[in-house]
Amino acid sequence: MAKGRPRAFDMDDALDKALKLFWTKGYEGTSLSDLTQAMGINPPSLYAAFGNKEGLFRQALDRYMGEMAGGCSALNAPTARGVAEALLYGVANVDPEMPPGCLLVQAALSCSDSSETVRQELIDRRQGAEDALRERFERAQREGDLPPTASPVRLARFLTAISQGISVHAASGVGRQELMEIADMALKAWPAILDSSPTS
Amino acid sequence: MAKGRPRAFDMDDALDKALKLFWTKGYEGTSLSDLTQAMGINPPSLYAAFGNKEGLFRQALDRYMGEMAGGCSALNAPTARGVAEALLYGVANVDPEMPPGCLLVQAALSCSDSSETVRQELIDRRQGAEDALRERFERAQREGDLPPTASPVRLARFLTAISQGISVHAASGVGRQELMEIADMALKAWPAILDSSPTS
DNA sequence: CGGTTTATATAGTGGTTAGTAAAAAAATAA
DNA sequence: TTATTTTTTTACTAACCACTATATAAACCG
Repeated sequence: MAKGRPRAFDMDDALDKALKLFWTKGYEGTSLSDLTQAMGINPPSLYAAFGNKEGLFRQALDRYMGEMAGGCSALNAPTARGVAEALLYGVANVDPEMPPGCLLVQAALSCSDSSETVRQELIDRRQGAEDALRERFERAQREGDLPPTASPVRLARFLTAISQGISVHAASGVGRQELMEIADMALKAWPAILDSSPTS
Repeated sequence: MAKGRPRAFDMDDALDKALKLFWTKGYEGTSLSDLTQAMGINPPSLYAAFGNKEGLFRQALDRYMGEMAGGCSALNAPTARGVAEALLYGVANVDPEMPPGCLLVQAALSCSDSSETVRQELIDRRQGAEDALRERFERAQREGDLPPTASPVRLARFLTAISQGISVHAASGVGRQELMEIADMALKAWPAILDSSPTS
């Protein structure tokens, strides 16, 4: 065992509590007293373990991306269509134990100047997710799964936008079935959006 | 003229300044010093004229809805398809003089407990806009403009979700052309989503 | 045991938040 | 002019924000 007094709390458990708070109240909407109370620790313990509020948030972000990727990585679906289904249904099928919507959207769409770095980090992570989707569609196109007329970058952007719209609706209290119907409609449109020619 | 010392600032001008701030930084991200500085007035003048921060925000919301309705009321388009086009292109075609995205989405997706009433107000206004869209589609269906297979409530929800996704992208700095392409894809899917039968 | 190291709890720090008390200023009314 | 009404400016409040200095407690090593 490492020397020194052992930590009296589990970091992953505490991180989960922080994650849930940031997810529901947003980065700026979550105060340190909210955090310390939910995590069951005092401020000095939080700062010793996670650096500061922004550091804690970034680690909560990492945990979110990791656990989401483990649970429902849409990118591993065998077909492009399957990827789209898994993505949209994944967002629409909210876990009642978890806050609704996507953390990357909920945490900070707008914020004060002092949190600009956090807002930019979220923009980058959203773009990163969209890029991963685009690369998956590019692969599908190379493999003949998507027709040459399809535009991977536009498909990825469109699906990301839909998932964000579902996320906003989810955070507004819209029920799972209604969210699913949004996903259904987008998927019903799937064949039509595989042709990226100017108009149809 | 009314008796008493006349107000030294124009309320609509000041409201426009406040609106822009709330639009870019969000409700909680905008501080009173931000507001008084941008509006060019002192705190007591602000409180005398608008009540308090939440009152100011609500009046900024009213002004936003009013000016938006005047400039680009998508509901007045002659056809359901035209309504969808006007709505999506209206959100995608960001005014470089104005903050990107939709105020109803930007101002407060998540917030601290002390601003829950504001968050709920925004949820209600978003739902109100969706309801107005649904009613417009119901009318279109009665008039034969939309087929009996179409679901006005689902169409309205789907289009609202898309516009919110465009709004999130716009607030992330995505350019107008890319936003337009999202709208284009949704409109390309228009014929496909007019049939609300289970699967296709 | 003593010495070292790390985490803890207590109690605070300076700065910012939304909101205000009080008095002076600028208009009308008589 | 004087009285009245309303706005403006200045200075301020209490509460909360993220964060920390200090001392103590709990583990290890030798």
